[in-house]
Amino acid sequence: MANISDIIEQFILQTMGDDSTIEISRNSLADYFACAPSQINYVLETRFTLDRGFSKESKRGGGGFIKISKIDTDGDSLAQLVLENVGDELSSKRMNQILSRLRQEKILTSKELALVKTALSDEALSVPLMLKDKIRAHAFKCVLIELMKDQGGK
Amino acid sequence: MANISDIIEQFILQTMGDDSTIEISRNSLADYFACAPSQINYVLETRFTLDRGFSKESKRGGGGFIKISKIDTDGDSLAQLVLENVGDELSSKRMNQILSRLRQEKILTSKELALVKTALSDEALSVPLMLKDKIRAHAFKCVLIELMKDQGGK
DNA sequence: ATTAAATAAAAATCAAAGAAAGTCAAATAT
DNA sequence: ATATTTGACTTTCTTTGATTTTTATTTAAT
Repeated sequence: MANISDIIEQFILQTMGDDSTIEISRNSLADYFACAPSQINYVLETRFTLDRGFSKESKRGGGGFIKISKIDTDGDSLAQLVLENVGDELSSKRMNQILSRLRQEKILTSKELALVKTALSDEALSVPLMLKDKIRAHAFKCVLIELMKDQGGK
Repeated sequence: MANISDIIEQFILQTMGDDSTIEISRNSLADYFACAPSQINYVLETRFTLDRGFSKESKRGGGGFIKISKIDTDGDSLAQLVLENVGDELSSKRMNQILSRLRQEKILTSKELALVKTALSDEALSVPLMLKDKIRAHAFKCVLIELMKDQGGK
C-alpha cells in the first residue's frame, strides 16, 4: 500500500471523518502531496465513485473547488438489494415494476415514482432501441444509489 | 466561496431580502467591494438571469441605476416557460439551475429534485459526451410535461 | 429665456489575463 | 496486463481595465 493514490484516498477519508461532505482544492492537495494535479482526479475517479457511495461536484476558475459527498448506505435496504440485481440492461417494463415495488414500500411517493418513470421512459430516452435498456440500467442504478442516501434519515 | 462574485451575489440577495426589487448604483457597489465596475455586470449576467427568475433594467448618465426584479411565476407557467426555452440541447449545469429554481418555487421537493438531477446527470447518461446534452434536453422536457400534469391537480 | 455645445456622470461592452479544474495519452511500475 | 504516475493541453469561470454609449448637467451664445 505504498502508492500515493492510496495515501491520498486515506487522507481524504480521514479529513472527512464523520462529515458527509468535504470540499477540497485540487491544486493545494496536489501541492501538499507533491504530485500532479491530475493525480487527484485519478484518485477521485478510481476511489470516490458512485458505486462506492460517493458523489462529486466541482467548479473551475477563481474560487474553484471539488466537493465530495458520502452516501451512507445502510446495507440491507431494499434499494441496495435491487441495485445488486439490476444487470446492465433494464427494460422500461421491469423498471416500472421495481418502481411500484418501491412505492409500495413507501420508499417513493407517487410523484417521485412518476418523475423517475418519465425521465427514464422509452419516450424520454431518445436513442436507438438497443441502447435504451443499457442506458436505463445505468441511470436507474444511479437513482437507486441516490435513494439510499436519504434512507439513512429514517 | 472565496470569490468576490459569490460575495457580491449574496450581498445583493441579502439586501433585497423579501422585497421583489432593488435598485443599486453600479459604481458605489464596485467601490464598496473595491472591484472593477464591470465586475458588477459579470455578477448580474451570471447570477441574476432570467433562468434564475430575475429581470433587470438600468439607466446610464447622471442619477443612473440598475434595478433588479424578482419575477414571480406560478408553477405551471414557470414550467411552461422553461419548456419553451429549453432547446434541443441542455447541459447538466443549466438543468441543475432550472431544477433549483423549480425547487425554490416549491414545484419540487428536494428529494424530487435530487432524483431527477441524478437520473439525468452526466454520470447517469452513459453515452458519448456530445449526445448527453441532446438526450437530456428531450428527457427533461418530458419531465417538465409530467410536472405540469399534477400541477393542474391542485 | 432658449437653444446649442461642452462637460460630466453614469452604465455597457469587450477583450485580455489569471485561476482553477478537466482530459487524455504516454511513460512507468506492479 | 493492469494500475499508477506525469505532464501537456483544454475548458470553464473570474478578474481587470480600456473604450464606448447613453443620459444629465452646466456653460455660452442668441
